[in-house]
This record gives sequence, structure tokens and C-alpha cells, in this order.
Amino acid sequence: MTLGKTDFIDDPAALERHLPGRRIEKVERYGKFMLLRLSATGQAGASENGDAKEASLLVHLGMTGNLAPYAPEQPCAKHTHVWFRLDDGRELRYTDPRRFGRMAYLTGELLATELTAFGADPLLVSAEEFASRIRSRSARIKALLLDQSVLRGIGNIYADESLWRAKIHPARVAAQLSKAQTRTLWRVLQDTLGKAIAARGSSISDFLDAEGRPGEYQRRHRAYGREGQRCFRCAATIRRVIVAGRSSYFCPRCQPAPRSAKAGVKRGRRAGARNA
DNA sequence: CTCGATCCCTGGACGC
DNA sequence: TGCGTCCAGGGATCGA
Repeated sequence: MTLGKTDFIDDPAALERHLPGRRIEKVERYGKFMLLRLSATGQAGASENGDAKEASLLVHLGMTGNLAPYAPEQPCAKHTHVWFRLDDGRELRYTDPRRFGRMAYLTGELLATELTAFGADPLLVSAEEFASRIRSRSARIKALLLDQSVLRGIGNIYADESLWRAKIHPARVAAQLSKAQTRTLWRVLQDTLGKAIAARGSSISDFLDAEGRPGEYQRRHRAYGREGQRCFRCAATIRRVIVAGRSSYFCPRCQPAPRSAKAGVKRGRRAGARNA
């Protein structure tokens, strides 16, 4: 294993100390994280330094990360920061220009703590559980969709796409959504994510999957990135506002603003006029 | 609990 | 062409 820049790695020394010789037993996904389950080494002294225990490598790709295997003679992409030499001769390379990703070698309780912090998987969560996680919350729905401890794995694109499909304004207070709206949002989240996964995701600038192929779902975006263009449903002009600190694209006709948000959501306006 | 602000980082867009 | 400036985004963190 070779490390380049390491400021996105929790404990680079732990990687160098504990990773060589391990086998990747399986790969799991927790929201936006990949979890590479590693074998115990069985080497002499392993029980003293902890290598006899099960361990995992947690990887987040951030905005621009990529983890993929290459033939060693393949030239390295710019901003490659980690090289894992595999026993079949290939190199697993981690590339991340912006280094918004994260890599961490974790065992035992540290790993358990990380995993329990995740919310429900939106693809598996029942309508009832989804509703129970939403209904008592006074935060705006967009903020909750992006909160990884409520639902894991939803990012800005799929939050906006789902809200457009459900005809819900991103600044609506979650607790004020009707039962029908909550149910609809649950349904369109699953549908949107399922279709996006089938299309290998959205390549806005440079996203490539582990096979080096771009996603196709950006061609089906109905809201995200479409400021100033016509709504596919009603032909009104798609707008962009900041909600929960993120760009939020929505149709002002299909997704009516909550009364309490009209002053606060306006561009640059001070949000002092919220309902009691 | 929820909010906004700030920082991290680089490439791309834009203005001159 | 080559600067400078601004911005995007996921998430951690801090103060209100």
C-alpha cells in the first residue's frame, strides 16, 4: 500500500500498520459509505496489535472520489492518493481531486459507533417508519432528507428530484406535511433512487463508476440544475433557493412555498418573520 | 432541536 | 493568454 496526501484519512498510520496482508472479505454499503470488511491476518503477533480482530475500511467518496482497480501499468490519474496492491497484481486506487471524501480503518466499538449513527436506508425503510422519522420534526423537509442520521444516502440531487416528483416545496416543515404527502414522498424517493441506480447515477461533471463509466441519470433530472428552465410538468420557470445551506431547485407552481417560508427563503432576505 | 456561518478543496465558469 | 474571483458540494463544527 502507498499513501499520497492523507488529510482525508482518519489515521493514516493505522492504515499503513494494519492493512497490508489483509483480504477484503466483502463490500457493504451504508448510505454514502462503502464498508470493506477485512479478514483477520493470523500473522504472528497479530493478537497483540489487534490484527487478529475483524476490521473494516470505511470509505466515503465525497464529491469527487473514485475507488477502482487498475492494471499497474495504467498511468495514474491526477490526484490519486491511495494505492492498494491486490494479490491478483492489480492496484486498487483512490482518486479524489477535492479530498472531500473520507477513509478510516475501524475496528470494534469505533466501527459500531459509526454504523449506529446512520439513519434508515431509504430503499428499505417502510412507509410507516419513514413517516415516524419525519412527522415529529420541525425542520424543513429538505434538511431532513439530507440528514444522514434520519435517512442514509440521500444527497442534494435526489432530494430535489424526489421533492419535485412529490410536489413538495423544499422549505416545507416536515411535521406539516399531510399523510398523503409523506406517503408520496416515501414512494417517489424509492422510485427515484431505484431509477437513478439503474442508470448508474448522475454524472454532472466528472463522476465515473468503478468501471469507469459515467452515469446517465442526469439526463432525466426534472429539477436539479434546471434553474431558469421550464418545469416539465407545468412549464413554469424552475427556481433555485438555498435551503439547509444547499442549492435547492424547485418549481414554484408545482411545489408551492409554505406561508411561513415565503419571507425566509427569498434570496438574501433576512429570515425574521417566521410564524410563532 | 434547529438554524446559519465557516471551513475544507479543486476545477470550472466568468470577467477583464 | 492569463490572471483574479466566485461558486459548487458533503460533512464537521461552532455559536446562537
